[in-house]
Amino acid sequence: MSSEPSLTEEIASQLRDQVTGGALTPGQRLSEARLAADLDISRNTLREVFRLLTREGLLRHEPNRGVFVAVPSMASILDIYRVRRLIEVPALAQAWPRHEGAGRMRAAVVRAKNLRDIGDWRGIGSANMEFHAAIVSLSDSPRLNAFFAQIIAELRLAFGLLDSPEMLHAPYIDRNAQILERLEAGDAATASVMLDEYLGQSERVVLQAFARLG
Amino acid sequence: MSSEPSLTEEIASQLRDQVTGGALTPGQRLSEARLAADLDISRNTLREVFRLLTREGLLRHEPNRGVFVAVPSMASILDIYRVRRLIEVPALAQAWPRHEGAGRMRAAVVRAKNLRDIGDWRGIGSANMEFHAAIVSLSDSPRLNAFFAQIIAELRLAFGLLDSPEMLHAPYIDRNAQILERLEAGDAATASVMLDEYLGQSERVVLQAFARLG
DNA sequence: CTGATATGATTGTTCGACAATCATATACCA
DNA sequence: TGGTATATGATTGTCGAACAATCATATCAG
Repeated sequence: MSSEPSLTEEIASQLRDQVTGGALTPGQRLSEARLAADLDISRNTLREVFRLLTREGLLRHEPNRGVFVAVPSMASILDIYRVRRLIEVPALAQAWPRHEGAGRMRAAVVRAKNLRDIGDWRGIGSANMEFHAAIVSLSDSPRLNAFFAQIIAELRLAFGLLDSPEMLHAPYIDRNAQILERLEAGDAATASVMLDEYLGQSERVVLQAFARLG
Repeated sequence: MSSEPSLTEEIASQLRDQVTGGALTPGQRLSEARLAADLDISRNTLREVFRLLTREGLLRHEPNRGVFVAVPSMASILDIYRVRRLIEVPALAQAWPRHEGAGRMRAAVVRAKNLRDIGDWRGIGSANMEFHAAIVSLSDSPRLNAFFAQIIAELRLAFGLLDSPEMLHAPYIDRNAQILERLEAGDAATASVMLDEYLGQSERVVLQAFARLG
């Protein structure tokens, strides 16, 4: 009855959270032996986890040298935003207002507003990502959803590099709410235009913050 | 000096060809022990290969039951064509005519025409896929290219189910040539419209052939 | 101080083992 | 006889150990 996720998937999810959550520094090397011991799993199992996360772009594998936490580059951020625009905007443009995904969008907006009141910026970031994942779910495409999930994970990794999460997320809560309001009013066209502008501005802010790092 | 691809990658590529090439029947079960013996690799290594191909959608993994060659469904074909349209059309629309990808497109067209003369339909299929992969490469997005490679592999798997490859590929050789001609003439807009129509028709043909199978 | 060599650590791959789970055949009971 | 429960066998999931190949670092020679 319990569709228990295999140990590999479980550990993968755990490691993924550590990487996107910033517990592991980009560029950091992950020793097979030590990590396996820390996680209390065998090297073989850990290797399968590495394969998964490498495929998702969160880890980088150098032959005979080991795996490292991926280091986001400016090029990767540009690429990620291009992909986001390509996928999110059409998904929203042709959305049916009562699609299940709209409910997810609303839930994410509400959650973000609540978290803003208590100043949980990391939580706001998660809610924001969930909002956009919900937009993609409007497309009803399993492949696009899976692909976008990876893109989001990579973006979180990049965000982890930057400081001042308020700058990155705070201004967009109300904007998300407006986009949702337009969609629920049946005006998907305007909503998608707003989303396009949103992504453009967000990209600029992220790139600027990234440039300040050197 | 030789950037030797790891044994895992090598076997993965080999198995991938067998799956997309039709040597393995969709739905067929792949026994870890036997396949490992046949390929003369260890079970552990084969498992890593399985993870890779499962992630690519070519294999399906059922916990505690084993891995099977994926069985394309009508829903998956619909999804694949939706994704293709979403990615290929904009990539071509905003293409720069002297982009390196245009050269790849031309090479694919030439190869397809040559193969038509000797009746190598399987080869024509490969050339056709290469043509479309080249279109995506016009976008200069590593992530889109990687994603599209998976989509193509899944589509090949679906094609393997169908017979009469001439029906599937022959009519499109000249159409590809026309699209390329428009692009090289600097008229990417028209080219992308033609591509959109192409994909619509191709999708219909594939779905009809698929429906004839039951 | 520079370059070649030796040493140590880590990865790549294999092997063998065992518990957990699944599929099938057998035995039992109404 | 037919259906259910149990026992059997095979396969997967995970582990631990082992060893060659490769890489990184320290040592030494000039």
